[in-house]
This record gives sequence, structure tokens and C-alpha cells, in this order.
Amino acid sequence: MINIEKNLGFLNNQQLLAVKKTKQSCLVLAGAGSGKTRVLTMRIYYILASKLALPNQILSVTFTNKAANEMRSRVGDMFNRSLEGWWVGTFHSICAKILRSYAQEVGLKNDFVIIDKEDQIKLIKNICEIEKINTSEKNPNYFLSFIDRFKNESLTANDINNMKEKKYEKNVIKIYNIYEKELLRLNCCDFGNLILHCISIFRNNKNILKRYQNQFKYILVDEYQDINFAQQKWLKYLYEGHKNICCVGDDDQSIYSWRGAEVKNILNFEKFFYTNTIIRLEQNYRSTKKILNCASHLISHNKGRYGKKLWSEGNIGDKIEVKGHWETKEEAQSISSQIELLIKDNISLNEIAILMRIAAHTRALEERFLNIGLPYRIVGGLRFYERKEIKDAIAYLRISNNLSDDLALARIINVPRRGIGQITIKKISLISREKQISMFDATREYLRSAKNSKGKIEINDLISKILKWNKLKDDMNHIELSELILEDSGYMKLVRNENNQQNNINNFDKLDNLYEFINSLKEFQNLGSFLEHISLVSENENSSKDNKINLMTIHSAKGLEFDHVFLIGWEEGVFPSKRSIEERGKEGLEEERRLAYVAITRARKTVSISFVNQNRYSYASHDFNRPSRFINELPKEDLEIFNSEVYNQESSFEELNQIEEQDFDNITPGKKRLISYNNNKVFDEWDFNQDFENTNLFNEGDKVLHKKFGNGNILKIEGETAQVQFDKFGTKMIFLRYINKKFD
DNA sequence: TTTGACGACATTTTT
DNA sequence: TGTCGTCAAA
Repeated sequence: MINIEKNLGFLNNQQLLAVKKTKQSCLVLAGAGSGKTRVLTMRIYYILASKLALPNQILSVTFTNKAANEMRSRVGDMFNRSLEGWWVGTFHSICAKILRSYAQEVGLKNDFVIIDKEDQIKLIKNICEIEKINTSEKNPNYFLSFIDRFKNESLTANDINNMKEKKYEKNVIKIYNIYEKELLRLNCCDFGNLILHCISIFRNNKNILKRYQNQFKYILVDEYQDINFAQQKWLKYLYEGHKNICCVGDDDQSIYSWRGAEVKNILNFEKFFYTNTIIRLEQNYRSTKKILNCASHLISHNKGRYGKKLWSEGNIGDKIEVKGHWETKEEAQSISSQIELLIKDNISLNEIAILMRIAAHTRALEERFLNIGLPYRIVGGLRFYERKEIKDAIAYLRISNNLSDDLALARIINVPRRGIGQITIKKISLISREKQISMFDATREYLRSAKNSKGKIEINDLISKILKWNKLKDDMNHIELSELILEDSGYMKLVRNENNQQNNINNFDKLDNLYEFINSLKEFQNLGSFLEHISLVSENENSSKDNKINLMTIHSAKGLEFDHVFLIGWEEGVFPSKRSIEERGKEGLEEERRLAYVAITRARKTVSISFVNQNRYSYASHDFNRPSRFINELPKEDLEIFNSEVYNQESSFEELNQIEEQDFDNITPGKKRLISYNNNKVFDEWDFNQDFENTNLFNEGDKVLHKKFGNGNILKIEGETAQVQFDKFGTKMIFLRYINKKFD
């Protein structure tokens, strides 16, 4: 016992209270940086170390895999070993685990396939086609958003059908019904159904429910503010057993309302779980006082909140920098110069993060960083398993693993091209529907009846190969099998050909990704466990060992912290997002503000905010952007505002509104550049020269280094590009800006 | 029937 | 930037 107390010694009074109140349920309202994860891990540690429960009697639920992994490793560290049997994971992965055991209860087989949004859209498209629903006005996305919303609110197709009041369009209801039937027919489950199926098992089968209720003595939930109604209902079922749940959350950090999360859920906690124990963690251990002050000041503009007063014993810290730029290129240059300064102070790149509202805004930065050779990583963003080539590869593995995986077969049946077009596919799926057989079997059926043709021979070949792979599955090492499948199917050849023909970098990336994909199989025992894993994990598991600058959206930065944070794109319309305000009005704006709050509170030491006057989407006209209203909501005394034509300390947001757009329409890009260069001392001279030099530096015969292709020699220079002979990858045309000269 | 080329188009956030 | 739909050619 002494040892336990010693380990709890680092906690403050409020944290200690939250850890030790194990007899009853409680809600912990934890401000940003107040040691939320620490409380959760310590509570689990405390329960286990005091022998209040065994590991398999604890259920810890998170929203992201990242959070789950973090929890797993932190608790593991406390015991110096990983805990066997402990239930820790995302809502979705835990539901999947339960559902795998009892799939037949809801009409699925236990090898059901978990599908993603892309598959969902394809399904809905198919349904619209069969039902002859016009998709030009109401597209599949429109229908899917309804289906998602229903599922977030735990409304099954039956619930909708039984509604007395006809709230929804006929087609929405019709598609929802057919969609659900299709999922069962195809033995598929979307993300929403992982939760809903579990709920219906709990509701319909008391024995199964009792089993889990008895098992989970303690339930812990992270990021409770992100919970939607269905998830809450799910928790409630499990809670009714031992009635002990501890939820940690921060109403000011609720940023997932578009996924069904509602702040009101956290506000209802007391009623839902029969408790009035609310513990507030208000001491911040992360940020400087100035940063904290800015964040608090900003979030105080929101009305719908519990209200907390964050305080800190930390340093006062530097002022928050606010910088205006003409265009994204200059923003990127400015940031890279600031980072150069940080590097001179020996600051690790891992401690630097650039956060943005929109994932696509990494582009200008990436270009800049590639140009001057600063290493960076993109967290989240383009998720690895969602790339086209990876999904194709996965589809090949899926169909080999499970012959009745129709969606997988549909994806690759004509990739690479085998002379099977839409019409043939339609014929096959008709057979599959009429005879109630899988698409794979339907294809064989079709082959028997169809006339001989080139397409038929190829498809026959594919079918027999799939059969062969399927047989090999149990005897062959899954990595070798995967390599065999991708080679044998001609898919690798297709990607290689594209690569040679177009000489472009993207296709090399594809090949690279495929190798990486095969490599990632090593961590799994067999194909099945790998496929299960990737259907639930869409994150890039980037190794954070390398020293790199972190680029990510604010959403994916939640739960992380960095010494130095750059926040880009603080422009009206971008942040707060125009769309968000248009769709949800005040609610939307408040959520955007919470997002800004999350962004600022990621920083430990410094924050630098920037905005760009010219429209970010460079193809668009010369639209003019105003700085974000959030900048005006920060306390002036804590800001250091840098020169900008448009924004200065005196002008208020209202004044900025009055600037006439035409004033800026007539300025040429070159002039803009000049003005900003003169006005904005932030840009070092060498910064501009760098670009200039980079394109003029090269000579034929130079040794160069390319990020992907490695070492090579320049054969010929043509304008902005060069023909480069690479040591390992042959001759390619490469933009000069993507290569660096090598000096031996 | 399938394929490739071409232009139009839209671009929030994610388990 | 990259995906989608349309159209003409094979």
C-alpha cells in the first residue's frame, strides 16, 4: 500500500480525488493540460494495485486509437509489463470485438467485413441505380449523411419506419431500409452499425448483456465530450451492472458535433448515470500564463459551457505572435525562417507543430520544407490505408481471404483492366441478386453462360487465381502470399507501368506505399488479424523517433502538446469555417471557437498565429480574405502583432470589414510581393534568394539528391526540370525544386 | 462494350 | 490536385 501512495504522490488534490473515488461514478471536467490522461491512468493503476479488480474487469474506452495506445502503454509502464485481458480500445474496436463473438444474433456471420465511407457511398450509388433514384440533385453523400445521423442517434431503419410523424423524405427512408438489408446480405458492417448491433444484442439477449455487465466492474471513458447518443446508450447498458463509471472530458474541447457529439450529452451526465459527483481539474501544467490567458479569453466568448477557470503556476512566457501575409507562399517562408531560428537554439523539430483548420493547407508548407530541406511529417491527413493503391491492394487480400467479400471483388475485378466494364459487372451483380449467391460465385455462373471473348478469358484467369490464393492462405506465410497476390494479379505491374510512362513522382510514391504496405504485414500473425486491424485503424502510425516538424489538422492535434506551435490560416471563412457557420449558425461558430481554443492550448511555450490575405485556393479569383475574428477576441496586451498592410493593432474587426475588395483586386502578384517584402521585416533576405538560387544552381553533370529516388546525376536541364539519371531508379524528369545539389 | 482523353469541379473536421 | 462525368474512338 505504501508503494501505491508513493506513486500517487505527484498528483494534486483534485486529481487525487478523481483517482481515489473508486466507489462511485464521477465526471471529471478536465481543462486543457490539466493532467487528464494522468488521472485516467492513475485511476486504473489504483484500482488494479489495490486489487479492487482484475485487468479483464476494467473497460477503458477512447475515441481514437492513439489515445487507446497511449493509455495502454502508460498503464503498462506503471506495472512494468503489459496487462493481459484488460479491455482498452476505441468504441468501435470494442464493439467489433463483442460483435465478432455474437454476430449471428444480428444476422451477420462472424467473419463480417467492416466497411468504410468509400464502400458506403458505392453501396448507396448502387441502390440509387437499382431503385432508379435520381442522384443529380440529391447525391449519395446526401443520403449517407442522413444515415450517419440516424445511426449517431441510435435510430434503426425500423425506428424510422415506425415514426408516426413523417419527418424525412421518402427516398431517404427507402434507401436507409435497403441499405441496411444490403449490409446484411453482403455480410458487412459500417462504423455506425458496430455500435447499433451491439446495442440490439444487449437489448434482445439478456444473457449476453449480463455476461458483460457482470464482467466490467469499472468503466472509464476518455474525451467524454465527444460522445454521441448511440455510444452513450451503449455505455448505459454496460453501466447498469456495477454502476461504476468514470468519465473524463472537457466541454470546451468538444469539436466533433458533425459526428454526432453533442455538448448536451456531457451536461446530462448526472442524470444519466445517477451521480452528482463532478470533479474539476483546473490547474494547467502545460502552457505559459500568457498562452493560457489568451485561450481563456477566447473561449469566454462562448455561451454554452460549464465554465472553468484555468490557472497555472508556470512562467509568464512570451507574447503570442500574430502575423499577416499576402499569400500562402510567404506564410510558409515566414514560418520556415522562424523554425530556422528555433533550430539555432537547438530546439528539437519534434517539439514544433504547425496546426491548420483544413488538411489541404499543408501544401504550401510542404513545398517550402522540401525546398529548403526541413524534415517534416504529416500526422493524420492523408491516411495511409485510404490511399487508392493501398485500398486496391487491400481489396485483393480481402477477396483472397474471404471469397464472399463482394465489395472487394467489385473493386478489383477490372483493376488492372481486364476488359470488363460496367455492363458486364451489372450482369454479374444481377445474377448474384437473383440467385442469392456471392458475386464471386455469380461471376463463375456468368462465365458458364457468356460467349467467348478476350474479357472472358481474363476473368476466368482471375477467378482461378483467386481460388488458388484462397487455398494457399492457410499454408503459406501471409507476407509471401501478399507479395504473390499483388505480383500475380498484375497489379504491381500496372503501377510500375504507370510509373515508367508518366515519369511522375506520384506513381513512385504509389510503389513505395505498396512496399511499405507489405512491410506493415510483418506485425501481424495472419491475414485475418491484419485485415481486422486496418479496418479499424485509419491513422498513420508515424514513427515519432525521427526528428521532424509536425504538420496536422487541429482535430488530429487534440490530446497532443508541443513546445512551439504555429497556427496557420486564421482567416474569416477558413477559420471560422464559412461552411460551419452556414450550416449550424451560432452553434457552428461556437464549435469553431472551441477548435481555436484547442489549437492554442496545444502549446507549452510559444504560439504564432498567421493569416493570409489572398485567397488560399490559388486558382480562384483574387478573393480577399479578412483576418479571423478570433484574432480580435484575443487579449491585445498579450499579443505581438507584426506589420501588415491590412491588419494593424488599431483596427478592429469591424473596421477591417470595411476594406473594399477592389482596392486589392488591381494589385498584381509581383507588386504584392514587393509590398509585403518591404513592409514585412519578418522575411529575411536570404529567404527569397533561396528560391532563386535553387533553380539556377544546377549544372549538367551535378550530383543531386532526391527525397524519394536518392542519388543521381543531372543529364540535361530543361527550364524548370532536369533529366536525372538515378543510381537505382533509372532516368527521370524531375522538377529542379524537388532536388538538392550534393556537395561532397 | 470498353477505354482513354478531356474538361469541369470542389476542397472541414474522422472512428 | 485529383476525382468525376461525358464523349468519341477502337
